[in-house]
Amino acid sequence: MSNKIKTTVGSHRIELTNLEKALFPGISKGELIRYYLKIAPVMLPHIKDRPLSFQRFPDGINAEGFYQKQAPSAYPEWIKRIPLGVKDIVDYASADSAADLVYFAQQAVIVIHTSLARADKPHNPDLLVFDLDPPADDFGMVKKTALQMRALLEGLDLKCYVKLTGSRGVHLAVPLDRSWDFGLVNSFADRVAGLYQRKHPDETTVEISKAKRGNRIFIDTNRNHFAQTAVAPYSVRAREGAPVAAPITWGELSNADIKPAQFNIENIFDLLANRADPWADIYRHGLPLKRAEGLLQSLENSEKS
DNA sequence: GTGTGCC
DNA sequence: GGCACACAACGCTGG
DNA sequence: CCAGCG
Ligand SMILES: [Mn+2]
Ligand SMILES: [Mn+2]
Repeated sequence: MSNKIKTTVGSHRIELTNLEKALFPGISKGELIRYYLKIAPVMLPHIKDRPLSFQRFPDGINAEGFYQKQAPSAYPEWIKRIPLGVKDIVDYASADSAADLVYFAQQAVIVIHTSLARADKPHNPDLLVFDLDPPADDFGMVKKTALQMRALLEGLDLKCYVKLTGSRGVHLAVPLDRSWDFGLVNSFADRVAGLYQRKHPDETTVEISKAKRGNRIFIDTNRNHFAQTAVAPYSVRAREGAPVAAPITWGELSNADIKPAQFNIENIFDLLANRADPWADIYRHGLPLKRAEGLLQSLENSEKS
């Protein structure tokens, strides 16, 4: 009656239950599991070797969900754990095969978050992320800010990649060589965001307090810390229609019709059929921030005149 | 969603 | 077997 | 310390 089946993914047997249960209006748990199985080859390079955190919704996105950081003791031994923590040690789950993703989806994991650092050097991020959050559903303002932030970052001789978050905004990602720790990377990010914000005070803010943001884009640099996380590329979001966080090209962002929740567990495969993952090479382009910091200093100095 | 303790 | 129940986050920021 | 935030 409870609709159990066993399946094999790679070398692992996994029991799947309640495949017909709706986790989103009109979208079943079976469809979620199928998505993670199918996206695995493209997604795994982005989450491999990173501590993962999850948002789980066993009774669907319109019921109560919860966050999970500590990997449950009941996980099979083939799911690797990454022990990390600021105060107490948490054994984070990790994923290096499609079987891991299928197992997580069976547990009603809908959203996957990752650290911006890999497990072998957990205090030194290989990505710097600027999270651009619009006050309402004004994506036009987000696009403009993203393009100008990219120009600023490229002016500092850095690379900048973009993904739609699948909810309301975008993430800009700057690949790093891991020579700086989170403390240094975060203060660099704060200075870049601050410089941009002072140039565009009516369109953007760096205020955490929602009350102080007004009708402006929040440039959020607070993901760039040890044990903080950002939604993973190709993660599903817990929203109607099962949208996904989608890496896109800068050309695609400029498209007049683009929307932040444009891609979902079905149509993301049409996009990937027509072109490769735009982030496929991101980790080959990690750069140091040392020289960028010098260039940033010059820009800050020339503000004063 | 899953492991446990208990009738 | 089947039911009730517990349990599944945390670190940073500004005031 | 606490409330707010993601
Ligand atoms: Mn955001
Ligand atoms: Mn900071």
